[in-house]
Amino acid sequence: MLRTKPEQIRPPKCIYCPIRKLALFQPLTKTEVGSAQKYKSGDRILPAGTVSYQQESPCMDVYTLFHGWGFLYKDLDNGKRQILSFVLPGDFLGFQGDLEKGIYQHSARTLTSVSLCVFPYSNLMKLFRKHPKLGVRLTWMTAYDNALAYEHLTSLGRRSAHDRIAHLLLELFHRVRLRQKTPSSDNSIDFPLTQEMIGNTVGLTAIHVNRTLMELRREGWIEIKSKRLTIPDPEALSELIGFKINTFDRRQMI
Amino acid sequence: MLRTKPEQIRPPKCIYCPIRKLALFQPLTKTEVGSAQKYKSGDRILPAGTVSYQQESPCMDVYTLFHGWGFLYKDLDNGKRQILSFVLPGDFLGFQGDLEKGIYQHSARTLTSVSLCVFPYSNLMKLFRKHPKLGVRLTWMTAYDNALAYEHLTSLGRRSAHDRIAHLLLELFHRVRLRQKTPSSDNSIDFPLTQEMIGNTVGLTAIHVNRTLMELRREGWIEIKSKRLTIPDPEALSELIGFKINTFDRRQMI
DNA sequence: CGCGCCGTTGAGCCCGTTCAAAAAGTGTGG
DNA sequence: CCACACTTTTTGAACGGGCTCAACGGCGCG
Repeated sequence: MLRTKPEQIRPPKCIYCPIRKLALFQPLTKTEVGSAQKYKSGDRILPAGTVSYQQESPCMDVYTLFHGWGFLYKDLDNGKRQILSFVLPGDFLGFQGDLEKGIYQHSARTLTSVSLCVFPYSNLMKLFRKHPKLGVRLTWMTAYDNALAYEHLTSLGRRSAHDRIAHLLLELFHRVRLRQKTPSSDNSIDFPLTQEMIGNTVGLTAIHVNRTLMELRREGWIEIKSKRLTIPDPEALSELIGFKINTFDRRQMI
Repeated sequence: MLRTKPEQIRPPKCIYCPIRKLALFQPLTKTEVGSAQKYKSGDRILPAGTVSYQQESPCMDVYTLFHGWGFLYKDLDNGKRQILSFVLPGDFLGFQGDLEKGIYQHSARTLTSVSLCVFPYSNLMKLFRKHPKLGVRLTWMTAYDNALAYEHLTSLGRRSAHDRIAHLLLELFHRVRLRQKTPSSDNSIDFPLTQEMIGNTVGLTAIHVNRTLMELRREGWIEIKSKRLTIPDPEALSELIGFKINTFDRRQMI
């Protein structure tokens, strides 16, 4: 599997890109994709656990994640860390709004080994001028990120540890499966998070995450073994904790 | 003041709009503004405490808030409410990404009496085709909302009640003052939130908000009286709790 | 085989909650 | 201008979910 060997999965030409439906170039026609590719400066392959960009530093490039898992986070003065979102194939990252002198407000790291498509920041304006559709498309994608962030906010603000964790697991489960042509029939996904990372996402201690995970396991809702997550009955669990699949359903985007 | 009489402040023509620098039409030239205004269908004036749109319902219009305070929120099945963000003059709201069949993932309400500029959802695509700059501009604004949401996430996930509340107060203080030509010299702003709303924003009980507010008051950091907030020394308070003004500084946008 | 990271479990404490009730505003109609 | 109803703020007392501190077990890797 993924984590045993650091395989180097390199993106093909944009025209042959298997995840284009999910990515920035989704609205383009085949011919347009050919010309748009010129704005891409290349690929970058990073091993697990490396920083792709850092809070406070200026944005030079923006990326489309082609393969692997990444995450965005903030480190606080007191040593605590908050994970802001997980980045999956097709997701766009590094866009900071200001095209002149953007400064990152957060950091990004790889969770597994990862391959990225790189777009120099300075090309972005040109790209949008050439293909106005992409401006709208990026707004779309940013609005989606926003909806995710809002969902996380309500989790942290108003849900119990049990429900927060279940919510996170269901979200990731759903997002990962949407990207698979043939989702495994046993309702399981690769799941590279440590319990500490789960805690840093949902605002809990790793220890309390562990206890809650044990509870969810005892209740039969989930199973996590050797970096694989199984949710035998996602619908029932969603029902139980009020998980609205709607927010996370990107089919509308495709 | 605002809350004593429900004054009806109606937006002028877009060309004369005093807050255009903050709003969607910022990048347009004067002539362009004239033509862009055609896509606006009119104004809407709402009294305090009314719903402007509701979770689950389809988006018909999008808005620019011209005057007053609004807020976005989610109501949960268990009766709890999470406030997602506060909407101030110039802010754009109601955009849900999907231009075909967008369904609101949250609700919006007025906090004070409010005036809105209304844009039919169906016009938005046309507007962007005519003025591609606005697509980029809206991405910009959505990315800003995202940065705010991420900041709130780290508050809820990793900060104490004391710091969360101080953070929120500083954020609103800063955002409001950025919109004033001549900010009051006593470091105060109109502040229409109840303590319960503060709680619904930062994930605390109204009761605990009260106790924390008393503490902040006793320590001399803030003062709240008759819907007015004073922060005598915002810089010192920011320093104390690690509030980074950067995230909230919209000058980059102007 | 030993080191280091990750997961697991226990005990006790504390921050923030819940329940309850009174005080202070705010708005309305007479 | 006052009386009344309602919302918001304030305060007290007790409970509890999640945290801290501490120790041990397991697994992957050099």
